[in-house]
Amino acid sequence: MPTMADVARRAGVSAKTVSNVLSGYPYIRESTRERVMAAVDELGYEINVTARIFRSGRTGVVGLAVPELGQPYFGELADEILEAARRRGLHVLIQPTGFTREGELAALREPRRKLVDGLLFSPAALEQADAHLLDDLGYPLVLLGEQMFSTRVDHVTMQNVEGARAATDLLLDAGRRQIAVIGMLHSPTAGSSNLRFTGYREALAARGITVDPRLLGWADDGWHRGNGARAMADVLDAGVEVDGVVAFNDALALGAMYALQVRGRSIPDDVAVVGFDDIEDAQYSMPALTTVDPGRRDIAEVAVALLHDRLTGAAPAEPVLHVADMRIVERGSTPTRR
Amino acid sequence: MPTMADVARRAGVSAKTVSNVLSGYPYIRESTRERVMAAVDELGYEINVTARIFRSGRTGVVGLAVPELGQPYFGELADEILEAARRRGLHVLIQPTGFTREGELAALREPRRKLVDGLLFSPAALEQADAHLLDDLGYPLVLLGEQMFSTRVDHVTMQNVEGARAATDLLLDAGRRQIAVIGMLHSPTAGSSNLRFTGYREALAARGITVDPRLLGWADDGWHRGNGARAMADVLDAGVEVDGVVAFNDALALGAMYALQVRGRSIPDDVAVVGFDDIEDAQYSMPALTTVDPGRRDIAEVAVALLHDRLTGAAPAEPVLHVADMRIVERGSTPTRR
DNA sequence: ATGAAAGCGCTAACAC
DNA sequence: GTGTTAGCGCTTTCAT
Repeated sequence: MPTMADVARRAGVSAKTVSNVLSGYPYIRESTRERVMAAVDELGYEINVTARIFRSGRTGVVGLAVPELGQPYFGELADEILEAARRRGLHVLIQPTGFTREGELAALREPRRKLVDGLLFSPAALEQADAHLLDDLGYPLVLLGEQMFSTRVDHVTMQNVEGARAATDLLLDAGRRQIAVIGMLHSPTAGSSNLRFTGYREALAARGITVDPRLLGWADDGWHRGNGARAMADVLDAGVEVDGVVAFNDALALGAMYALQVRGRSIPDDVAVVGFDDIEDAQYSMPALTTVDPGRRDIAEVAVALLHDRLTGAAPAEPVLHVADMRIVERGSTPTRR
Repeated sequence: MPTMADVARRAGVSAKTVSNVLSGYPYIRESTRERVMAAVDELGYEINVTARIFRSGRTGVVGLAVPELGQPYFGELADEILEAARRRGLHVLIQPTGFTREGELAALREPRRKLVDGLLFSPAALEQADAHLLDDLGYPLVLLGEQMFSTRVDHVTMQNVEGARAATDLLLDAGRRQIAVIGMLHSPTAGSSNLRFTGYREALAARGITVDPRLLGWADDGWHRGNGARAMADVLDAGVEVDGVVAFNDALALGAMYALQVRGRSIPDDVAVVGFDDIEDAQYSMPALTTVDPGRRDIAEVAVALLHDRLTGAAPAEPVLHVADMRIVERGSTPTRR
């Protein structure tokens, strides 16, 4: 394998000049650049990225710590993030944390070993009480989601309360009053579940309706379809009438629709359903799912841009908090509005 | 940041001994190991992975080139591969190729730059005619899927023909004779589409049935749900009776079910549907989808093990071809067998 | 079972 | 605009 010194010899220049050419250093005579590139081609030279990384201390790789890619929200988010990174010449090392504390702590340690320059971190197991773990990490970190907050790190998140309130309002506007919630968690974390429940509660309160505990569907084992179906079945089994459902993500909503239809409920006539996330599947369910688009593409783009700016020193001194705009996407699972 | 020399000084040993301890070299006196580990803890030392990589020439990172993670099959496959790699102490750099030739060629070039030690490659745009591109790459490559074949590289794949034949037989056994196919491609590649069509054709031929071209649903724009719905609608619009559907993946099948139900067909009574892949969604559709489980977990495990063995020199000299076993998972979209 | 010396291939810092 | 020098922090090689 030829090295930079071989290229330099062949081109009749120094290794540093070859390095300059290959790094895009601008002040180089055109004739020199051409000579160097010709030598590169003739030798079939490919730069040894590991030597460059070692010497420069920058890998050009950022970590992405998410619970799991099989969940459509994270799979689609990962695609958006990989694309945003690619456009900036960054590679991404994905570390699925499996919803575990150890997995997330391991992801936080990784950049210290210098394999990645910074981290995009979507916590699911760590809690608000662990926020101090994000201080003085020694590398740039961008927090995603709403599991924890810190005034000391960059954070990109979504309008959880507003989204859930808008979803609930949509059902209330359609005259629904027995609105179940799917996706409650017993654990007292500051995560999406609590925020989305707050939106639900606020929407009801604004119309003077109190929360009926029999309408709360619990999904402590994860926001998968199966748990959505189970939680919906639990609510129906409790014997309470239901004419609307706010699910805390689309997978839960699709599972809930399944449970409703198995029990002979018609959607949206008997029960109207709203999800959260706008995953691709939401377009093709039967009926298609009305849902909250949390602005996923914007989240990916802003998060990567922010991390990139931190790495290049282009970001502001103060930590940035970016909240993407949500919007409701109306489809067949809710009645058409007049 | 402390270096290995700092740890060595503190522990009263040489840098090499520290290196030996941290690399798991077995022949080290227990007392020495303890002294070294104590020094590591006291200094809060973390090894500089980039220096290790640079010197050793091995990154411990393998590339995974797949079309996109948003497609559930690839998202779930990626999770399985990441887990199999994690168990072996390997990191994975995912490179979505976006179904493009350039994306796939870029992925093939990446290991030459030494950022990854080897590559797991699931081609979608390259074709059989490009197989020579896989020769003499200078790094270990494991091919996934059936887009291209080569006798010169390791290959892990699935029983495409057998799976599609079994899916078709299941419908034939149920008395269905007007069986549509969803997922035909016009491009003459050696991919899954052609193999699965072969299985379909063989199953029909075994019963003396010829293929009716009006029953072929084309999905050249990708195997997404929307295209499955569109292809199914095209077949129905052609005015031919349909009592069964073999879809070449689950997303197409779910889209086809949507189109069938929109047009008032009952599943499985009017039309029975079988998919391919056994993605998680297949369990929660309405009705739940009968599908071919291609052995995805086995594919991930074997592919990573094979690449790992190549990197450590433990693999056999000859290229390995591993074909995972398929099995049919019967659910509500096909009639119950007596 | 441990140590000493060498050097991987590149870029930072500075010289000219 | 380009060259010189030095050295990043580890592992390899070889010695003991």
